[in-house]
Order: sequence, then structure tokens, then C-alpha cells
Amino acid sequence: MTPPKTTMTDVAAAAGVSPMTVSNTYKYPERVQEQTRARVLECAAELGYVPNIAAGNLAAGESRVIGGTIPSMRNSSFYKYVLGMQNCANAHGYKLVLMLADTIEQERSAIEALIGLRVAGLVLVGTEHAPEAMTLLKRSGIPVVESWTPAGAMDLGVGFDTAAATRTLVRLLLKDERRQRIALIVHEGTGSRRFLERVPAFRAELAAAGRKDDLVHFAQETDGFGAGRRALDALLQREPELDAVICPTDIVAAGILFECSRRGLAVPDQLAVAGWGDYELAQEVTPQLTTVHPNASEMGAAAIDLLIRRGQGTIPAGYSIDTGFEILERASTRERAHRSP
Amino acid sequence: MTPPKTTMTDVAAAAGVSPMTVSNTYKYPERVQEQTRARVLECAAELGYVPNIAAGNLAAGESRVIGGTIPSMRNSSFYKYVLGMQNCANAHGYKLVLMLADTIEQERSAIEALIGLRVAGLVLVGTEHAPEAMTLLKRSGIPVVESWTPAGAMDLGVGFDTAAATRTLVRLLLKDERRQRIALIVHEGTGSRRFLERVPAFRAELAAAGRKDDLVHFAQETDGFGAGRRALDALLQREPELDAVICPTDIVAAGILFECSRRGLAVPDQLAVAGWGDYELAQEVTPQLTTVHPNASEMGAAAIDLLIRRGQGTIPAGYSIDTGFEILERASTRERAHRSP
DNA sequence: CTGAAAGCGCTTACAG
DNA sequence: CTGAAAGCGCTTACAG
Repeated sequence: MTPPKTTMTDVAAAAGVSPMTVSNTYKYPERVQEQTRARVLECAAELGYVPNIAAGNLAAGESRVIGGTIPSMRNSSFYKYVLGMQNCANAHGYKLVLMLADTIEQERSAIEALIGLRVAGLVLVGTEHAPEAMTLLKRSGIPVVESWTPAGAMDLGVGFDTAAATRTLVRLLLKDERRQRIALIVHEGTGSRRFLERVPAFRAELAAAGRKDDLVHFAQETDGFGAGRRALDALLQREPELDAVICPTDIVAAGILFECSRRGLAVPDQLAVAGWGDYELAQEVTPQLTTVHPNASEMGAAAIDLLIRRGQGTIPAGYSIDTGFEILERASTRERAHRSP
Repeated sequence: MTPPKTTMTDVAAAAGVSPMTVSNTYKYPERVQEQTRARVLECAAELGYVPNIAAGNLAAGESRVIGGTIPSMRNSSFYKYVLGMQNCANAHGYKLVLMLADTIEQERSAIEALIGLRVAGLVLVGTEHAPEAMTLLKRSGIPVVESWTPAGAMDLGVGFDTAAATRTLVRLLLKDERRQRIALIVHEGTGSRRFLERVPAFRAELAAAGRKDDLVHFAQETDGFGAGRRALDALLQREPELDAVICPTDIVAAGILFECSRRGLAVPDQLAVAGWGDYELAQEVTPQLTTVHPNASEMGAAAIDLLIRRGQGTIPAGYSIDTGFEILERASTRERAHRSP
């Protein structure tokens, strides 16, 4: 049943050299004679030999595999981020293995598995983790970078200033004198810490402008169009005069857009809607969504870069990178073209 | 710089037992005395010990890690599938590690890395792979299941009958006498084999009904709203009388819906639009999309299940499972409620 | 119930 | 440029 896994010794025998030479052929090609190398490679190909990375890591005491956790694949929010990670990792000769972590507990389990695999480093999303996971992480000494979070990383960090993005969004809305009652929707509950950071920024900016800052809606749901629908409903009940809303994601914003069209609420005339994340969807809905572009690809690349340099000792713990953001102003929050007569 | 990784020997020393006993504590708890076990676990926790899975696999000659490749995270199409895989894997004491494979070459690289990691099995999407990857796969003897494909798997397979789904969709459209010019959109190019399977089924069903079957559009783009927009454009130029279209994904279908609303084309009155994949988006757009529900979660679970049972020798190579599909008929293809007067 | 011995597939120094 | 020796952290039989 168990198939004959070709080993380095098999290749060595076939090529008439010692295992060492086979090893060198892969790791230090320059150390072995052109001819010998060619013969080894040929035999390896013929036997379908794939070096046992795990065994190699064990012997060498190092690894070229980086582990990452993704909170969810429910939408495309992490698509470019993961691509950025993978491209950067590959460019440096590393492999990226991913584990899904839809809940804090799943993340703990993923972290444990990845540590068990002795990856070279770990990229996590956010700063909210199971306490046992934090302990393990610290004890293991494995470099870890936390992404999508502007501050508070345990080791390395990469992200953008979500508070600043929130403030910019509020100011953008305040430029339009029609926006008197502005709401903020965030998620609440485990795993939503990185959303909650937006709340104080939202309140501060409104307070600074002398506006009421009481319209914060804490959604129980993590994401989804339905969350938008229900949040809008709840907000309108609290405040029928609601005229602007900042959403936790573009999906939620799109859900609100869809619901507005069902209710006959005009966007942006009666209600301005801002999204978050610059999903592909954002420029496809009507009206197109104003949103926060997170430079996700750069963030992913920066995370891997940090990790690798940290592994080389080039970078101290506590280091973090701000990959910035951009506010994309589109029709869903557009000011009136011509002022009222 | 390199942190002190706690090893089994360290734990053994701390607990005053031999490494063997520590090993047994984890793998065969019943073999070690309650008291001893407790002490070992305590010391392990205190030292932040995480067993080196890689070393364990090497020694035991087996692995509890399953590898999977995902063609893309660009949209949510694989969300439930991956969840299904992960849940099933965890339920059986296995871990699932994922690698992104946006292209055939990336998939080859991922497969090589996963084989290098000596995973217990591999789950791939589709039957289209780099030839070198196929060779490696066969040589390695690692069980592999190919998913999202009804047939043609190299080892194990899981999927549903896409040809049958296509035919059902065509028949559904043909029930409505307004649908005279029906089009099919598919992707073309590397990695799109599983889309192309729909073409002959589409043609056959139309031919059987005595209809013209000339409206197949081969999109160069893999996915995305824009692909829908452009495909619609191209199709309308070829056939101004176009009155129904079957899309490769719900995203493409939504793109067409959005474009229709821009052009003032009424759906479903002037154009029926069918999607594929039952994404969350499908029931959020207006009108709601008729689509193919792929039982993705079941498919993912079945894939893992097959793999594990195959590893146990319970299942022969060549075995495959049909996880079925369901056609969800919604407003985007709805027949007229009351026939014309 | 507990442990000393050998080995998984590879790599690191170190000789030739 | 090539190779014999020791060891990475664990597990498998096998004794006690």
C-alpha cells in the first residue's frame, strides 16, 4: 500500500555518489562539479525525487516556510493581501502556507499547528488572539507579524492608521452640509477589535466639529450583505433623519445600497454611504462606493519582508510598518454638483 | 538570536522521566500513568512546549497534515468548500494547510512544496495540472483528490455533473417561449478546463430542442464583474436579439446585471441571466440570480473523507464521488407571471 | 507502566 | 570537488 518514497540515498545510489553530494547539488550547487550535478539531477528527475523539506528543516534547524492565518475567505478582502504575501515570499525563496481561522479558537489551533510545523515565521491578522496562543508564540520565539492593525503588535506589525482613515472619512462627509446625522457601523464581539478602533476616532472627529456622535451601530454579524440590511434598519429606527453612514466593509455598504434601492432611498442624495476595503464590488455597484483603499498587496509584502529580515536579525522586535491608505471618493458620498438655488 | 526551542528532552528532564514517556503522553495517553501524565503535561505547558510535528512525521513515517491548493481567493467561490474541508479534516484529527495557486505554474510549485512537506494527502481543484506536477504526484504515491470536476481524476475525484447542470439550465430557459437566442459564457485558456466542459452540454441541449447553438462566448478573463460587462457587450454585437445568457460564475452574472441596469435592459423581461456557484451575492442583487448551487461544503468534506479513507487503504484509486447540485430558480430568469393577453 | 536503542531523511562541520 | 560521522526531534518496536 505505502508507496516507495524516493529518498536522497536512492538518488545517490542511482547516480553513483554519496548522499552528501546529492544534498550539495540542491543546497550548494557551486560546490559540486557540473558533470556530477547534471547526473544527480537526472537521476532525481527519473526517480521522481522530491527532497523531504521537513527532514531538511529538522537537520538544518531552519525553515523556508512561512505560515499565515486568514480570518475568512468569505469575501475577497484578503485576496490581494495574500497575493502580496505569496509573491514576496516566493521572491525570497520562501513558501507560504495558509490556514483558515474563522474564529479565535480556530486561530489558536492554526497557530499551534504552524508552530508544530516549525515554520520560519508567522503572519497573523489583527492583535486579538487566544491567550494560550500568545503564550505559545512568545515561548516559541518564532518571529510573528500582526497585520491590518496600526499598533499594539506583540512582535512585528504592519498596517495602516484606521483611526486616521475613519477621521478622514468623517471629514469628507462633513464637507457636505446635508450630512447632519452621520452613523458608524462596526462589528462587535470576538475577533472584531480591529473594527472597534474606529469608534473613538469617529466620535472624536464629530465632537471636534461640534456634531452629535451618538450613532454608532454595533453589528453582531461579522460581515455580509444581510448585515448591511439589518444595520440600516436598526439605524433608521434610532434616527429617521439619518443621512450618512460609514460601513465596516464594502460588502456591508453594498448591502445597504441594495436595501436603499428596495426602500426607494436615494444614494447619495438622501443617504451617503461609505464602504471600507476597496473590494472589486465597490466600483461595480450603482452608485459607485466611496471607500478606503488599504494597500493590501503592499501590506502583505511588507509583512513577509519584515518576517524574513527579522529572521536574519536585521530588525528588532517591536518594529512596525505603516503601509498607508487612500480614500477613494466616489458617487455614493458625492456632494451636490450644483448648490441649491 | 535564535530562541531556545523547547524539546521533548527538555520536558522529560523537567518532569523527571524519559523522552519516551513524554512521547507516549501525547500519542498514547493510556499507556502512561495518570499521575505521570499530569506532571508531563504540566511541565510541557510551563515550558511552552509544542511537539515538533515535522520531526514526529519523519520518525513515524506518516503525517496528519493534508495539503490543499486554492485557485483563487478573488471571490468567495471556494469559501464553503474550504470550510467543508477544514471541518472534516479537524474532525478526523488532521490539519489542513492551504497554498494559493492562481496559475498552473503556481499550482505546480505549490504541489511540489506540499509533497516536500510530506503531507498525508493532497486536494487539488480541477484536472488541469502542469505535466511535471502530474509526474511528481504519481511518483510520490501520495493520495490526491481532484475536486470540482465530475470526471477524469488521476486518483480520487469529487464534484458534480457540470454538463447535467448546464443542460438543466438550458431546459429551464427553454420553458420560457421568450428565450429564442440563448448564450453561454465560459472562460478560455489555462486553468479553465472545468468551464469548457459546459460547452458541449450546452450545444447538445439546444440542438436537441432544434435551436441554434452558436452563441458561445469564450472570455479571456478568469472572472470579475468587468468580464460580465465585456462579455455582454460582445454578445450583443454578435446577436442583438440575445434574450438569455448562462454565466460561468455569479460574479460575471452580477456584472451583466449591473451593465443591464446601466443600459436600461430589463432583466428578466428582455434578458434572462443565469449565474453559477450560488455566491452570497446571488440573492442580494436585483433581480435575484438563478444559479447552480454546488454543495461546496459537502464537496470539501467528501474530498477530505476520501483522502483519509484512501490513506487507510479502504478505498481504491479511481474512486470518485458525485456530490450533486441544485438549480436555484430565481427572478433573473423568471417566466412571465401572467401570459400575454 | 517505563525506558535504552536504533533509525526516519536530511544537513552540518570536518576530513580527504 | 567528494564523502564518512554525528545529530536534528521524534517514534517504533522491544525489553524490563
